[in-house]
Amino acid sequence: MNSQEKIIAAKAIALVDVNNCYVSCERVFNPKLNGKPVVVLSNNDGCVVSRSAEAKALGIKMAGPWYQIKDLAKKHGVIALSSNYSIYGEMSNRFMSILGDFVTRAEQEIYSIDECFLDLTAYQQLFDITEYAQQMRQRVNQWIGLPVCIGIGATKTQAKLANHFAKTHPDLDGICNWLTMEDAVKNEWLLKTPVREVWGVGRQNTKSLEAIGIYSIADLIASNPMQIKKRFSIVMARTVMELQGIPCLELETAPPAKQQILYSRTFGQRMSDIDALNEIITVFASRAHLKLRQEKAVCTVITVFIMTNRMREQDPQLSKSHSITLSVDTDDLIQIAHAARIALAKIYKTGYDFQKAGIILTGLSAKGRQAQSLFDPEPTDLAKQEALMHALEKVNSRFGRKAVGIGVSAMQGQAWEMNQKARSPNYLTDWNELLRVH
DNA sequence: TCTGGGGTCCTAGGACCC
DNA sequence: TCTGGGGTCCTAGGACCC
Repeated sequence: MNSQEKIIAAKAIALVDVNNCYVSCERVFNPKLNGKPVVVLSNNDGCVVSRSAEAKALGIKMAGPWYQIKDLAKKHGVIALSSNYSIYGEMSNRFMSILGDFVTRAEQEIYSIDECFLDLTAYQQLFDITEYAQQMRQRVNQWIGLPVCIGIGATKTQAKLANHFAKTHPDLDGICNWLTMEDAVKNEWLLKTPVREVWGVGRQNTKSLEAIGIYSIADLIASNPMQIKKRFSIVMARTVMELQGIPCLELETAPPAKQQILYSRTFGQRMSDIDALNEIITVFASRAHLKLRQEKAVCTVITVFIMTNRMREQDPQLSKSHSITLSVDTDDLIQIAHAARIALAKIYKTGYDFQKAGIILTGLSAKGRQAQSLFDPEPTDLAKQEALMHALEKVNSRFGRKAVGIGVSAMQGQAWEMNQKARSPNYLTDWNELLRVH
């Protein structure tokens, strides 16, 4: 084969992602942040979820608890921002749609808020796909101001890896095409890159791999997938094969139906009282129920979990969950909230400071022609309920008693009309009145 | 005291991802 | 004092049945 000939791979998968996504979004709206160390914090300003290059250079770690780094950050003039997910979501939509212009619908998988896979296999015949990727990168930057890097490989895992190299080698100008790189360079990089950089290899697996002498990505590629499967799992075996260039993971171009709906929060303060937890779980149930409706699905299993703060090793620890399986599919709020309370009662114990709780709806299926429950809120009520819940979060994102109490009262106000048995003395029956309160 | 074997379903929990 | 949230997939082990 002549070296001028184009390299046509069996598959060419690209991974495009936004660099430091949340920080980059903030910078689009506030260019003064450019060139400065910036971090974006999670809910409750708990920990760092996005860092600018300047913040990374200061040694600020991803998911680091903010209270521990605050002093260091202040000293170096780090700008800390609370997260604004609706802005990030909107930017994400535009990002995905710009990339969508370069491929067909069946060639794009939206993988997360800031990443997507593109199948460029068919375009290899037509263009130099490295240049094609460069056009994507420039267009995203020109149109919406977000910086991106692109990795190209024979499989999704290879594309992820190439993307990592695109980020860590500035001379590549944001694009790393694994398919056209020289073997000597590839081998050198694989030898000196630790195995933990591989997609699917986390902390625990890194330890276990090192224990059997696998340190670099080159070591992992040289391993036998069947033996890896025995020692680890089918998942890790797939990772090895994908690194070797054998595709095991399909592009998922139509988002699969959700398998579970989860709503959970860490409390601002610790909580040990069953009544308070009951109120919180009821609010969580209604949030999860809203998502269930938006998904146009029904569920059969309601799971509730509560846990203490694992970080406080000096405190007694408890982490429990309980599932209730209903005999019929439901998307009825009252039924779900009721099951959630029963589940909570099963796992609750006195004498513990709980710090986090959640509800998970599983056994999901598409909603068919199901009879409407008498308890179903009308669509308008649903909208009102959503408005109320947003107001609630705004009023007290840390789940203070007062705000949660009102939220629960709202639900009980609805139930009241049906069963004449409100359990809260301060319930309100009028939605408009509720909304006025906030 | 002795105490099978295989299949299935469910629950709990671990590991990973962004 | 203060350590995110929302997902997926896999596995071990118990309950139950024949």
